[in-house]
Amino acid sequence: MKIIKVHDFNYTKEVDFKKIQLHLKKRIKLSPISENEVKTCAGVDLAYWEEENQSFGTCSIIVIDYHSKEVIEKVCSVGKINVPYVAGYLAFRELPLIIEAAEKLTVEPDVFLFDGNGFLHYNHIGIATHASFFLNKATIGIAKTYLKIQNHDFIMPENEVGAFSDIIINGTVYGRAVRTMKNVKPVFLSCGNYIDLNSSFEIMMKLINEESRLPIPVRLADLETHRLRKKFKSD
DNA sequence: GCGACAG
DNA sequence: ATCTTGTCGC
Repeated sequence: MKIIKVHDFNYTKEVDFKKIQLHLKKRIKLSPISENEVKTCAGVDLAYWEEENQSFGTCSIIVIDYHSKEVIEKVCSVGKINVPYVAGYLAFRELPLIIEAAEKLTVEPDVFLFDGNGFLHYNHIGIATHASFFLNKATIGIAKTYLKIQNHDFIMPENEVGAFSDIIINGTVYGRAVRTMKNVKPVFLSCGNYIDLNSSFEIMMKLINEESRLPIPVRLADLETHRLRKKFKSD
């Protein structure tokens, strides 16, 4: 049986999300943020490696100015990883290092962008949503591959920048397949928390440049974790 | 045994 | 996620 432990959570794979939901109810409800209020945004990503039969990971959070795209702050964390990757439970594996890094931030980003899903998740609590309750900030989920739910396939958006198709399952909008670059696979956008899908979409699209299909802060965090891994491995 | 499977 | 070189195409 797989034991999954994060902070005050301690679950097995078989356990449902009732404990989490109880935990979430204790949190303060924040009002949703709209796109025009955003001044700073953060990208979050992790990288992993093995050393002496032990898994390690490093997390990078990069905050940029929403309008100028300049980097404002860069923090990181590193440590052993003892939680396995289980589809649907990514947050349990990645949140400890994310929280540790986030605690080092001196600025409060208006919104966090994650590499992974938010509402587009079996229980609507993907990593972006789950993280929002620790960060108490708006979050957006952006996954690079599609997480299939209830055997529902997504509709491939047209091959044009900004083309998208909503992912609707049993009448509920889970997220949106979005073409952020032409001739490149779409990304899968969903609300994390304290934000709606259209605002998430606007924000993400304004953070795309020619270098990646992923928004700038997430891409920068991705590059940073690779640099950090080289650094931490050698010493 | 086979297929599914965010990162 | 990670292991990895060259290579096909815009």
